[in-house]
Amino acid sequence: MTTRIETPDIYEDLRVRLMSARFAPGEKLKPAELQGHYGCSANTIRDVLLRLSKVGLVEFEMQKGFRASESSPEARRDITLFRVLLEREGARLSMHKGGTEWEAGLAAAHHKLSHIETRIARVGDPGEDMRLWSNAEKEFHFSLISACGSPILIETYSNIYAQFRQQMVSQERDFGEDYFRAIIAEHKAILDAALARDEARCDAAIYDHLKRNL
Amino acid sequence: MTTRIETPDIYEDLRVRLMSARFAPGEKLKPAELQGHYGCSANTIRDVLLRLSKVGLVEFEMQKGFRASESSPEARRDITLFRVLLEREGARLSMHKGGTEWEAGLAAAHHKLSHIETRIARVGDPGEDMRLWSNAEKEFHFSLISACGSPILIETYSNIYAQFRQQMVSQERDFGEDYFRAIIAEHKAILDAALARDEARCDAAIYDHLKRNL
DNA sequence: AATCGCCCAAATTTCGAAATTTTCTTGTAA
DNA sequence: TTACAAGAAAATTTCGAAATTTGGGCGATT
Repeated sequence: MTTRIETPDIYEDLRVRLMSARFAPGEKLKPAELQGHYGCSANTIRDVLLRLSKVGLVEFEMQKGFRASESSPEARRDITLFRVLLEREGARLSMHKGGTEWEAGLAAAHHKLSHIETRIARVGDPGEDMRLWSNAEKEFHFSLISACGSPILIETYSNIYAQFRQQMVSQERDFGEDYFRAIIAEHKAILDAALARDEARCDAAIYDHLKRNL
Repeated sequence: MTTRIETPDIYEDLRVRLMSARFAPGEKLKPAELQGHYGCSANTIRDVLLRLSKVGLVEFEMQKGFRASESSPEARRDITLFRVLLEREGARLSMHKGGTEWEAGLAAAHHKLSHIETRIARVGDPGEDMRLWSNAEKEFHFSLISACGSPILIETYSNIYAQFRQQMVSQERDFGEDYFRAIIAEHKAILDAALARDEARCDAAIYDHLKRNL
């Protein structure tokens, strides 16, 4: 028998699995089935899935249950463009309002990210560092918009970022040497533009970073 | 004893009550209490509240339950600015992609809205027409962004629009003659700019329409 | 062969109660 | 008086089962 698992852990586990493409896009998520893996009642799973639908990782329809979010070229394009909109606005506002602490935080986040990316680019394969990179990348982008002063923008960006990841991991792409070399340059470009408070350049850098997903 | 009420009706009723400031901002929403009004179990209420938290009308915290969204000058400002961002982008995209059907729909929505607003402005008091106006106003703004081609933008705007309403109804303001005269001109300005496909003018018109809430 | 209707199986929702956690109250000690 | 602790009350979460709804299969009718 599986040991009792805390509900927050169930939420976290399902969230990670959804963002790692461990469920096929559009796959049905039946509480009664998932119940077994976690040793809890089906209602607890239902509860967790309802909360995940708020983030957009799960689609819910009355009397139809839950499924992992659908994936399509159109959906990926839609999410990417929306992410560009939010990240540009968040960066723009941060450049206006952000002080030294913001700059320091952004520089620090980029330093960590850069360190990991360089190591991966050297080896040519993410491997073990994939999780580290994943966290660092997220930290960098959130740091960029962190001084925008708009809780709603940050929360919405947070949801969109999760959906973006969910859509992209299911996409097969070679995370080879070239990929990370390109990424490194793109993150650097965003950092430089942001610290220089150059809005137009920052807009362009954000777009350039994400345009491969369009 | 209260008669059995369908769950979708409970959702709808609570949604309307939340958007009509029938709950004080930050007020606790206890399933066990609301249960009585609807003649259903507390779990059904919990279910409905979880779904309303996705829209942002209700705040949920693990082990702490639900409450009506908080209201503050900062929150209203935040929501308003975010709404401006989304509506501008939606309108911009619609002006690019929208065809004759979009123009026709927008003109029609404005015509209906204008008709109601003129009547209210004549009398000087919304009264009975408040609900009609409410729907027509919503239709107009959604029509404006309807051709943007981004489901995510529309859904997010939908949530923000609901939150905006929720925040503003709790604000006391005189919906007098002057108010509606101003609103009429603002809606007209948005319509004209959109049909002229004048982005800068449309941006300005949207801002002017909402700036009183900043 | 195609369509409709009925019935069965599976899935979802709803329920009432038990278990857990939080919050409030009261009492005790510093 | 303040701070802390223990206990009681209230609220939230979880559970297992019953009730409802959906989806599919099968057979009859056109």
